[in-house]
Amino acid sequence: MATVSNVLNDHPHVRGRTKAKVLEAISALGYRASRAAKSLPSGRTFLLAYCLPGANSLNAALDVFLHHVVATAAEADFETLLVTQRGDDPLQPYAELIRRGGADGFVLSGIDYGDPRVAYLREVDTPFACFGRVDDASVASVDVDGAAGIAAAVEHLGALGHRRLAFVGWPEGSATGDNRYRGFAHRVDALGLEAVAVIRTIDDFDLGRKLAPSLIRDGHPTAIVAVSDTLALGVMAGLGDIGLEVGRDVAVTGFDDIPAASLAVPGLTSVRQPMDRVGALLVEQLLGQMAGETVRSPLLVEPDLIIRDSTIASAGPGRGTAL
Amino acid sequence: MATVSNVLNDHPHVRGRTKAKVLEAISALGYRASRAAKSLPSGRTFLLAYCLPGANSLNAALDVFLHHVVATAAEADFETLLVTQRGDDPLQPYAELIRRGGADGFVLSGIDYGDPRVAYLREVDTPFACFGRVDDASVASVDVDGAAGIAAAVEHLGALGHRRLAFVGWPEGSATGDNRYRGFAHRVDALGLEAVAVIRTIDDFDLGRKLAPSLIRDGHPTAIVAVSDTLALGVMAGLGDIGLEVGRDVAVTGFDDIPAASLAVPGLTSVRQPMDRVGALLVEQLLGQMAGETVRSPLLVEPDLIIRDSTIASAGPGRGTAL
DNA sequence: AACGTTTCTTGAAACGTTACAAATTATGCT
DNA sequence: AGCATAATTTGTAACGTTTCAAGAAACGTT
Repeated sequence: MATVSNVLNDHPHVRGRTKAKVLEAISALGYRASRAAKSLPSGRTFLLAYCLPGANSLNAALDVFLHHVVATAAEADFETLLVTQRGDDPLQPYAELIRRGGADGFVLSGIDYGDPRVAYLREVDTPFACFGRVDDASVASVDVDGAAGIAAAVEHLGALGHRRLAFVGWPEGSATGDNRYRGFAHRVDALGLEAVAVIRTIDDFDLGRKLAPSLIRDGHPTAIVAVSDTLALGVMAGLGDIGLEVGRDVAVTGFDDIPAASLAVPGLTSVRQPMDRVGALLVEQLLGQMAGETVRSPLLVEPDLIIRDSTIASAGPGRGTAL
Repeated sequence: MATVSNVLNDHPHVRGRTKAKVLEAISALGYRASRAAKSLPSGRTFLLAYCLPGANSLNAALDVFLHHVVATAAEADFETLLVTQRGDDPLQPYAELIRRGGADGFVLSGIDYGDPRVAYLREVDTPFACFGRVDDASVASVDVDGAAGIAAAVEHLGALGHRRLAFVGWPEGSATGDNRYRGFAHRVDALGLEAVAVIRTIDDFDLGRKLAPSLIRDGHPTAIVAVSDTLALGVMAGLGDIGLEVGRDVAVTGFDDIPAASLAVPGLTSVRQPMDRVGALLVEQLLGQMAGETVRSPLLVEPDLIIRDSTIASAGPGRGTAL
């Protein structure tokens, strides 16, 4: 009994011959260690938990994200528990699970400045890893380099000859939105381009649509960089409303590469977050931390610019008539 | 110790005074029963498992679906385990989990005719509930009444005055696709409308786009009913390509109400599956079955027709010039 | 008040694993 | 070969719950 345990846990002091015999018996019997029995004495559950976010831009890629979280955890023989928030205390699912030792670690997403979950989990000393930047290098976190993604879009537009750019962003104060805006501002400066208009609004298609005409009127941009696909698609619709053809008269870029980006006409050039890598890296960081390794974070992953017709239908600014 | 157990499990033969004292102590100490310890003697895990599907039309609504699965399970004090398929044996995740008693029941989605998982889980006598119809009333299943959803779309088009309808479907042989087609054919008949063209193709935007012009050319429909939003959006793009204005010249309907449907211009009229109810009902069925109740299935839930400008921009057929 | 009966409470075993100590077997040296 | 020592194996307790049997308290009857 103890020997089987030793074999399975790679303890030293097991003779090769014995180990082979045990492994043979194990495969002959199809034996698998019971998780519950393992948990009981150790207090560990071999479970990672993820709390489903509410409405959230991650949702479009939730399947890919979760798939990689689960698969990466499975490689280390951890399983993934899914929980949701009941009521409106964002800490409730975590507190609940911790109180009865329901999970060994947490994967968090949708992290923003001063997220209460971070403070809480640090306080109760439970391992966790965050999707989203945390201003503390001792907290395991993975983030997509949104600034670099937007910068790549600006670079792409600059290479096409655009000089007058506009930005449609979220209200100041969100970590993700601010980061993306910085990518825009810095790269526009670095390339000697002109930011002719900046609008900030909540992430809503109809608002993007409504605001697009004024953006054109006020700054006469030849290209519009949006902080999200939802807003970008709204902007595209708004441009259509005033008779401009996206991709010919005005270029538009988005962020997230949601399915709708490729289903729009013209296709929306967008920045795709590698959710597969994010999910995998988060779990790797979390498991590393649980194994006592010191984390190096935030870990930044580079997004990919997916180029479609909203920027290259006729590859260049100033072809339109309405400008 | 035993008394606490009796109190928590509502056993008879516990005096009210004792019960009160125990409950008081429990809340004073913040005591929660350990899942592992509960599992060990009973062999039950109090865990339901869901295996993430690969690419799948459910993915757009995965967050809502999962949220309700998890929340409904939580109400009965069950937690939800997420697993994925490793390798290409669709039975692997289930067999793996069953072998070491890793879950008490399974929630399945993406069920099609003769799904091997159904046969397998019945054989090993493990409780499960399917999203998708199974031709066996003893198998717990919940399905969206796709036929009724498409019929509602046809009804809506008929009420708008459309008489010549076309259908863009999936290849014959999928339970979901066939069911939706039947809804179209039957309701067109019942209303005395004319099905002037039926095309079957895989679920791909570009194919829908490419096929739309021939659909118009061959049958001169005034309205096109598509089996999915992806195809519907492709059809809309294809109609735009030949200068037709969707909502004015031709009406189009889709199915699933993916986010892109409301982000398109014009907005796509679509049939929304109530994934919240489906998730909750699945878990209710599963837990009921585990508690020994006999299941009444398949349980059909009615989808909702979400009406947008792709059918009502100018409310009626034949206004266009190109027909 | 004593007894029998019913109602309630408690003690002990079991679940399958791991850690640790104890027991056994193998090895090296004389 | 015999012994000391090292290497390997095995026995046992513990984890926190539930179940079942056994024990104790409350109740009703005489």
